Amino acid sequence: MPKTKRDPSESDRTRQVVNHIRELLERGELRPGDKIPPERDLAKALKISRASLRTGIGYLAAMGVLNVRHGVGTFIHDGPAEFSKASLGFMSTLHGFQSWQMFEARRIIESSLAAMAAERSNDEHHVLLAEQVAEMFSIADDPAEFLKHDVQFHRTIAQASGNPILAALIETITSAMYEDRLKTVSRAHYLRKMAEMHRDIYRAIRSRDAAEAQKQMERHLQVAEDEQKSEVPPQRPQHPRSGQKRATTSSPEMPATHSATASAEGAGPESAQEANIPVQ
Amino acid sequence: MPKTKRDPSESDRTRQVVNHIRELLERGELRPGDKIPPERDLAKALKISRASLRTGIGYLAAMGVLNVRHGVGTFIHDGPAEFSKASLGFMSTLHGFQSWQMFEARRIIESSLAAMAAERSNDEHHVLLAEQVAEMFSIADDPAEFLKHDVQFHRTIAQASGNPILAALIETITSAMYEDRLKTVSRAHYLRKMAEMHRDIYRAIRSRDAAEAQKQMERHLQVAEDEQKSEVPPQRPQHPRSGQKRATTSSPEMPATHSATASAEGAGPESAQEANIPVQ
DNA sequence: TGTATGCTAGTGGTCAGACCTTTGAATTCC
DNA sequence: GGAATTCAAAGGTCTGACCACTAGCATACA
Repeated sequence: MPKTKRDPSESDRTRQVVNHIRELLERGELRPGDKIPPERDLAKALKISRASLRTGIGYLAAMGVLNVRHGVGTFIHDGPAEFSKASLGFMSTLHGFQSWQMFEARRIIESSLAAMAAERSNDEHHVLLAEQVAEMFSIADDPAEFLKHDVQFHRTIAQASGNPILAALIETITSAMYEDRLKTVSRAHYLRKMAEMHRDIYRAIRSRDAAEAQKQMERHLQVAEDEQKSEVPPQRPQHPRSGQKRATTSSPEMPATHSATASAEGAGPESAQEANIPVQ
Repeated sequence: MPKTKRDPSESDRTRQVVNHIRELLERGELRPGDKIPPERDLAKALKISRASLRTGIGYLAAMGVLNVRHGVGTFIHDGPAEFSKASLGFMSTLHGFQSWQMFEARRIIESSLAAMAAERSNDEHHVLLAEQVAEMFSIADDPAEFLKHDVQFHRTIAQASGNPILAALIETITSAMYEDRLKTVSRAHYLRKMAEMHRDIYRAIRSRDAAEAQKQMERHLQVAEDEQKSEVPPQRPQHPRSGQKRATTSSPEMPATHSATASAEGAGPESAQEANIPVQ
């Protein structure tokens, strides 16, 4: 498997910390949810300054391996595998990702996931999926609550697919889309339709019809995309970022079903304040 | 698009730095390849200590946004979008990813990419692809060199697909597999066969036959997988990570090409609490 | 008795400033 | 001209003090 290439951004001390944690992880002495020693202790044990240790911890936290809680401690990340949430956001502003591209990526990966789930899922998965579908039908008035089950439904399929890597990728993408989805999931008739589509997907998986599961999932996501586009059409245009270096200037318009819709991603609520630093 | 959820691992100062950089990026004042001000200057400008600034920089570097070079400076990452190389490696040890799963993920995504490339590529892409194929045929004795063109070929397809997100995902996966591939690409007859398959893929894309491109790509990756498995059969045993949370530890072997092993992980409550681990 | 309040130990967050190491390029010497 | 030297810039590390947040415990109050 991937034997972690040495990333240049890891300096000696940082790498020392990273390797230390990885070893403990590989040796099974540290598992998801576990707490690592206090910074002061660990720094002393590794014979490095607390500052350096913190650099390493920060690195691991950025990658989603560690979970730091002020006043409490630092823990090994526990939960579904996924890349750092912020990373996709940054890649987005850095490379000009667009909304339709996220939907497309999701459609492609998740429809495959559904097909795989149809072949590899077990009864336990079926039960979980059925439960989520049932919940979706019963809750037709609380968008936020509905979305929660929606997410869980898709997450279950990802898990049932037996491929945690693809599951992690889709988890990353969907979590990045979460906020926008919250705004979208609203109208009652829409929720009803969504519930029905999920049910259809569930049925296909349950009956181990991979092709059908894939098809239904694709249809479902296409509808979801169309719905969202119709609800949240206005988007702040992307930076032209006039490419000078063989820029990846993808054509702004794409074929049929997808119409480009640059994403906003405004500086959220809190966001920025002070400082206009003249970056040379 | 992704409204960067507030990541708990970002403390105030760190977030301040991150936001600052993001703003400059969004405002177009910073672009890939650009150098950011020296730490001492930037720290003063942001009115924070250099230590805190470094935390933020480390965070961004871990996410692959910044590229820090000792004695030179810190730059905005330049090059194909991808997630931090190390991240996949960590997720691997953290969630027990397996080799066949990486191949499977690659097969699924990249075959779709090929299909998309067939529909969206332009002449420029075709030229690049043709060049790489030609190089592959001419270089039949230098595995390392061959692999370089191989990588470039696939990267071009990813770019031609018009979906940078999927391109980034595949970039992440392939870079994680790079080392193992270096060991594999060796036998001359194998290189020859590879070159031919790449040529077939190219032809399909060139003739805009999406279905064929997808099929050829899938076949190509399947062959590559089989080849590698036959050469590097010994797999480092995975941690049993005895699932206590309804881990669906199915039998390690599965139908034909895939063997499913459901991942543990439960969306459920945190469960496992503290427990000070004696991390040596 | 039960709840509210306040204190405190533990742990991460920030700061300041000195010193070390690596780079890259200008300078000097042969 | 080319090689060795010098030097300034910029990142890397260290120390140790102090701040801030959490959770749990003890005390006070109703």
